[in-house]
Amino acid sequence: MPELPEVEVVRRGLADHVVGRTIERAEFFGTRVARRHLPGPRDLADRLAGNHVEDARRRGKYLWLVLSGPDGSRQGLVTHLGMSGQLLVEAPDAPREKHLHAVVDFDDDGPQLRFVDQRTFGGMALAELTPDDVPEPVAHIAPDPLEGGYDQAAVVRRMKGKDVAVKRALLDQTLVSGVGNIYADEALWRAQVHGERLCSSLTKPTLARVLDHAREVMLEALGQGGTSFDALYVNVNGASGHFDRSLHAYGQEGRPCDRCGTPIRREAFMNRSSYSCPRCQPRRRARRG
DNA sequence: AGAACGCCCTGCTGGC
DNA sequence: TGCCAGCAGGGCGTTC
Repeated sequence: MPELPEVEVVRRGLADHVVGRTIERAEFFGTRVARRHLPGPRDLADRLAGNHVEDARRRGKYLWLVLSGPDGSRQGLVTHLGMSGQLLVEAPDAPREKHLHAVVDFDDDGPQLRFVDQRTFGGMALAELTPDDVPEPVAHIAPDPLEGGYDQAAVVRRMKGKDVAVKRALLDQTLVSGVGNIYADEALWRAQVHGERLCSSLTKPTLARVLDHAREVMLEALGQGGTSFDALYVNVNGASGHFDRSLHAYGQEGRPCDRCGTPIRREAFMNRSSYSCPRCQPRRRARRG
């Protein structure tokens, strides 16, 4: 399940293997992968041909290639991996994956870029760059904790003013981007805060602590090549990360908390699962005495 | 207008 | 053994 660290691993792979090359042709299979590209997959393929890949960038879980056309125009090939998307760099004669949705060939003898996605929650689209140098479909996303424009004090102020659960706020990509269900649970476990506590009821230092941990846990995961449970996520070379060995809360139902030994609980929240320690992360502040 | 819900999709798992 | 409901869940369109 690609969240920020996994997407960053993919971005680095693209920087190494795709940036600096020129697209010769592209092909999209089916219509779903290009559903966000309103003129359709054929138009997308036609527009990609002849573009030079200048850069590979990321904000939160969004990834894009900065393309320059023969006429000097610049656009972004925006890619979201969704739940199960993979960008793979492979030899053109490598066997076709079962859920192959797109192939990009370059005008050299190097490998091709493939988009594979089992559940096709992900997709690709070509978009104009805004004056902030961010593709239009990414403009509404807040900076992520690993980028320069990230202003944590401002995020804390916005959160403090909201009567919403702190986990809901962590997952709100317009507040802070890149955090998904896994790293939200890990950050809340580290901060010893229950995800259903309201932002407005937490102190600013506590909110800052939660965000600090979100940033730290994602940095640690990045250092280990990301998290992977089921081999759906891989980097561009097909190798999985192994941060899942370091999880303290997510997916750990019934296992003793690494801090206090109390069994980790699983609760339904926002139509998905939340994992937390009942003792370290009480729903309400424990009474003294 | 901001918040919350439901749908998109496929593969795997568990229960009967 | 087989079938099917349930689950995994990010983001966005729709609804309230």
